[in-house]
Amino acid sequence: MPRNTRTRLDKNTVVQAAVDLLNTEGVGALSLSRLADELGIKTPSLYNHVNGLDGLQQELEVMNARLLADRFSEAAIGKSGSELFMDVAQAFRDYVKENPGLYMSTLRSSSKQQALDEKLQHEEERMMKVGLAVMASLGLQGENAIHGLRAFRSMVHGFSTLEVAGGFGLPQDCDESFRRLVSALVAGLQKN
Amino acid sequence: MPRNTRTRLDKNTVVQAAVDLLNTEGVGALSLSRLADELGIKTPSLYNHVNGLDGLQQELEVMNARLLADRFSEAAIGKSGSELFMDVAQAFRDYVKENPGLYMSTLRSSSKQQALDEKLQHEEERMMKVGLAVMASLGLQGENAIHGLRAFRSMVHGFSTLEVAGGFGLPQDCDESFRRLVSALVAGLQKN
DNA sequence: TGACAAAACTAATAAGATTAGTTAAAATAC
DNA sequence: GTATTTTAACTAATCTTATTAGTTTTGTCA
Repeated sequence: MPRNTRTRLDKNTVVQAAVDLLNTEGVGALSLSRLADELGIKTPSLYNHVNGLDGLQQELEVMNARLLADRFSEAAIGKSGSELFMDVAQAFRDYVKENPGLYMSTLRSSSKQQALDEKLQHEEERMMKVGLAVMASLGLQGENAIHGLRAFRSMVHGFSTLEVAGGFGLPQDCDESFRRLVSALVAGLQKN
Repeated sequence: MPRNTRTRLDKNTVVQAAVDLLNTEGVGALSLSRLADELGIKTPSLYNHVNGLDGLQQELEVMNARLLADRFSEAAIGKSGSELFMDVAQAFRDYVKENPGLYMSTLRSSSKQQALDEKLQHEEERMMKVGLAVMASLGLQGENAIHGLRAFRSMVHGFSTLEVAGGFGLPQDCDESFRRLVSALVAGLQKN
């Protein structure tokens, strides 16, 4: 949908259009030329707003982390114990289901362990705080909290990405699977 | 390393070279031109062996599934109960750590839910069988086994991909984290 | 040896990312 | 209100990669 109003763009509009493209058409659909088309401009004009494809990818990672951290924080308000654990896990899963393309597109960078963007680091710290609060609410502290948090992340990340990638072929209810998984893990962690 | 011996290639050699490239240089390093260079041939010659980039990707998915199914089957021999659970989980994690590029490269296809390749389906069934045996050994059957298997997959997939992507920044021991995660889940699943 | 098939090649096209240099239009200064 | 400056658009050109078509080479085997 090319823009009809000839107002000028800014970075947020560009990044948001990329997010929409990712979420509606999948990770493979994002290219600078496609994005430019979508915005009604020519490809090189995008360089006024983002630093090429790599720069756009970085912006997307920050955006993803921010949105996710927001959900996390909201979901954690006024709860504790296993209810807190379950609701934060659900919030994560809901986020990935609503933003499948964006979330999946942030996974590529396997070996790229360069210095993290400052804004990205900030959002990750926000999530970390919520995560540690969840652990503390289960009685896990220090070393135990670190291991517990890794378990939590693995579980929600693994389930959500498999679900969104169509990895659960059988007809059984995914909501039920997730509930059981979370329950099993929270029980196992508390026993410690 | 361009080939010096001027023997002709076959599909296996081509796919294996792609696997090596993926595992040593990361997902971003794989392109047909790079692969052709690596093999000492020109890019179009690759089309004698694989059906372009998409065809190569499919071959890689099959290869990944086969290697993974092999590991699974081996790890399950002569064990039962929580030992079986733990060892199969470890085998999965070891595989991903040894084949980070290959494993990660098979995750892209989110919305592409076309009919599965026959060979791929076969390998997935092999893994499924091992997985169900693991569940059965914990006393989970039918519906419970399906949910348990999804939990198992989520856990090993999530942990392994996060680990390989450098997602666990803190210095705490990942082996220990994984052992605890698996223990917690097996305990939680058995309680059911 | 000669015919066939397989696998390499060259040449050409198309799509995408990127850079350089230019123009037009807002925003701001005076 | 006009002049200046900044910003965001543009065109033109280059480079890389994937892909197709058509041709040549080379190994196999009857």
